[in-house]
Amino acid sequence: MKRIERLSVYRRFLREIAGQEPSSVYSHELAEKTGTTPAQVRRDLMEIGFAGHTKKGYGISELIAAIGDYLDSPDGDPVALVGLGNLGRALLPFFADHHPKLKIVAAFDSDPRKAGRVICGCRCYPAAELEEVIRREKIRVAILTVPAAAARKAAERLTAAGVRGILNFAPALIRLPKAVTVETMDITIALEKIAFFARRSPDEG
Amino acid sequence: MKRIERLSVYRRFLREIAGQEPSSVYSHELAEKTGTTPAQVRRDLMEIGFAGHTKKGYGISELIAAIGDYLDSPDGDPVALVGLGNLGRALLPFFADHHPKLKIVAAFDSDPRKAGRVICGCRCYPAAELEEVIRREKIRVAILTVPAAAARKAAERLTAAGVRGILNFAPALIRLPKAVTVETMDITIALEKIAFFARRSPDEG
DNA sequence: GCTTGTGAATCTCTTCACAGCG
DNA sequence: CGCTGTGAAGAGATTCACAAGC
Repeated sequence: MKRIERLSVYRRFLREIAGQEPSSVYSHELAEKTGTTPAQVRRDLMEIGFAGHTKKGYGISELIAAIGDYLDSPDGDPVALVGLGNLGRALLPFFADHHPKLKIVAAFDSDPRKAGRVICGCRCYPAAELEEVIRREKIRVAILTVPAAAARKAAERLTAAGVRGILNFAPALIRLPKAVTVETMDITIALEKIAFFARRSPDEG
Repeated sequence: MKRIERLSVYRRFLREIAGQEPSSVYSHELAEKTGTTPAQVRRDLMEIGFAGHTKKGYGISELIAAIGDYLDSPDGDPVALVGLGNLGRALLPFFADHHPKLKIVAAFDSDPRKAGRVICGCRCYPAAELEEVIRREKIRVAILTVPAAAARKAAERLTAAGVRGILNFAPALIRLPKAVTVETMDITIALEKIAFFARRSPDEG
């Protein structure tokens, strides 16, 4: 659901301005800074049961906490990264520092020479140990950056080992039981779409 | 619009099976292989004005051509890559070989030591030459892989130089005239969303 | 005047269901 | 039959618009 994404975006902005004065924001400010509309902001916050104050808006620190209660697992979620090619290695630093709740705790690659290394604080394992490590670390979220031909099987192994959400970068259709959330980020398709709209766009506008 | 993405997906699958027998597919086969429904496939093809044959389905090579006519620029689109950090460098090989119509022809980075190099067949320029190269090469599509703090300004410079579509990987809101298509692929937000749904998913399903 | 909260209207996208055809 | 093409219905998401409160 798109609401979940917007809540993440709201929170990112709120964290930037937390601690400053004033200590609250209006729906129109939040909308302006996150690329949506005031009505949408109010509807989203209503939906998660967060109430503002007439005339004062929404308390910033309270709202950050409320979005956290709604979105986050209390103890954070350990994440697996499967596939240490160019893209996989590029993604590691994204989560090495930044994210308080999502931490990549294990990486896997079919190339056994990568096993045992530690990249950006993340331990690398051979693909054969995938199920064992996923179970041991109770990992339920995975990022898939293997080649398209290997994506389906990797996704099935992850699911069998207990993973319930997969962020897939491989240009491949992954069909899993609907209890597993799969989101595919297909760079080629996104670029084709953008090129399509760019082409029908006026030269000056 | 989502239809554009689905057309890309259809085409990718059709190319895989092109040249094999039979030379046509049914809407239910195409739907099955691309993760949608037969009615959706028929609606999408209707929308681009492609007609099938009752009982025989849709001619594969004709459909590939029709989708190409609809989606692609006849001569292909030159693409710029802005930001040669980990992610930017990881994306170059994606388009170096594969794509017949989208080719990264120029890369930019604020680090002048990267200028002049050629990575994956793509020439690197200093950031200062951005406008000049974009105009010279008539680039209208760009991939943005700079840090979040630099994203907005880079996007504005690209737009001023003639770019009309941006695939943005920076976790930043980019606001541009609506004639410019911006698609943000925000990995952190995608992962937060997946973790959210994974958490409410049953352990066995 | 300014806000928020929200029912109702609207817009967009998807699916149904069936006529028409081979 | 089993298929496509499509009007009509349905489902979801967004926006409108206004009551209520400061």
